[in-house]
Amino acid sequence: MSKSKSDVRRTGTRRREADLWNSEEKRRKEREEKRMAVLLTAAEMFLERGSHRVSMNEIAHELGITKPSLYNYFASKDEILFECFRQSNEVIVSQIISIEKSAGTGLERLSAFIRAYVRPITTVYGSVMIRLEDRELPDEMRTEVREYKRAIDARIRTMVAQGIEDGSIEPCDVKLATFVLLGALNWIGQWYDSDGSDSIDTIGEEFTRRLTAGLIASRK
Amino acid sequence: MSKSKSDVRRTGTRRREADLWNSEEKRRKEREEKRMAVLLTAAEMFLERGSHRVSMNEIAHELGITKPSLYNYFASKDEILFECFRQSNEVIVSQIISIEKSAGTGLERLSAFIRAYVRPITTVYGSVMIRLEDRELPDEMRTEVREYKRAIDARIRTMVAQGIEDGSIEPCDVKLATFVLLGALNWIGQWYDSDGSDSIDTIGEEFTRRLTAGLIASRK
DNA sequence: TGTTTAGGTTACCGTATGGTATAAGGAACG
DNA sequence: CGTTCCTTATACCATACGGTAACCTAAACA
Repeated sequence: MSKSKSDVRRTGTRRREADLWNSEEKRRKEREEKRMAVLLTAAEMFLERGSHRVSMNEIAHELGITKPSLYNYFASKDEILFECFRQSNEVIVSQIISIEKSAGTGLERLSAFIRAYVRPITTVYGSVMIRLEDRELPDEMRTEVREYKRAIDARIRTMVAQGIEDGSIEPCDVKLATFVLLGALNWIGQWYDSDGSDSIDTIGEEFTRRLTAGLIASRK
Repeated sequence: MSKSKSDVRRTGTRRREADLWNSEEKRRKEREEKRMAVLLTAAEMFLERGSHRVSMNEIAHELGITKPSLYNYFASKDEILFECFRQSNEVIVSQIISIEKSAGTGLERLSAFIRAYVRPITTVYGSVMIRLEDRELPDEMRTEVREYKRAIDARIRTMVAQGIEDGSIEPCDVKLATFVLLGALNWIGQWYDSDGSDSIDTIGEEFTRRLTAGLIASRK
């Protein structure tokens, strides 16, 4: 709607084209910034208290606005939550992709993954996928989120399988081995906040050691 | 209240003492059975949909009664949920205790624990502690549940520490090693339902292998 | 200056929920 | 048969929440 309108104006008053466009661009940008501020605030509150315990009023209050204003940026609370999951997926998947592109044996890449995965998990958006319940979402959105999770799982399984193929990882049940990995890693999200004595990197190192030890192929 | 009343009766009509007591005993027992039926039904529904998504009306309906009847057995929804956690704690702790009492090195007992822990996790009550959110509970109850969790964690840490002491487990960060263990195990609760191709025992074996491999002390 | 428009506010609605007041039903006892 | 509990159901309440309708403001444009 706003797009067609701007098109009409641009052709109507060509002289003002640049200003108009700048103005619109600026508006669009500000709007997007506000939208992201809403999203980040909501994500933090959702993580802290669980999404259904956070009301739209409270999100708005935290941002210094009122509830109906939120509906300028998101159509519903569900949409906010879903967007949190999408951001989370993006963070995690991009992390995985960067590992996938790296060289090395399957085991090496898996180690790199474990070491790196610790970081997004302790991030606001990164932890959403792990700590928030997709059950809060309406069916369609929930299905999509579960698809994100399934895809992540598949990527890790592939990594393990490739390690077995290239001989760096001991033959084992790929599915269960992946569950062990992702379980231990994802569980970090359950305790990390409440415990400050270990640095993220320390955790990454220790987890890498513990979780890969059982996978190293024994050279006969 | 009902206790003092029964006392009065017993002294008042001594002849009827046995019958009265039998009658009261029977009542008490039936009441307890019903209470437990409520609890089990609620637990199953909570696990399936998340506790806050299950209304008292729905629990009652599932049991073929009406909402106010529930309040004969539990003072509040919170109390039902809390009781679920208590049952869960009992199941898990009793499992741990039986392992603690067994002989063997620390590593052997830890292996036994992993193998055994898989089972309660896939049980209704056993999975409550892992899958339901204690955030749903009012502060006091929540504090107690968190204490349960802390105690379980401490027991496993002790097991690991003893293994290091007796030389069966490689020296490592006890806290983080325990997190790896419990993380991988607890995560089972997140995927077990939706996947039926592996038997519980298969999972137990594979997890034991994967999770202990990194802990075996290298004999120098 | 008048007009449009996005983004904000106030006030409100419908609904669902946990929980309760009250009374009816029914078994156990005298 | 009357009385006393215990259990259950009907009807209800207060509250909180997601969402909306209607209006207002201020800036951008002509």
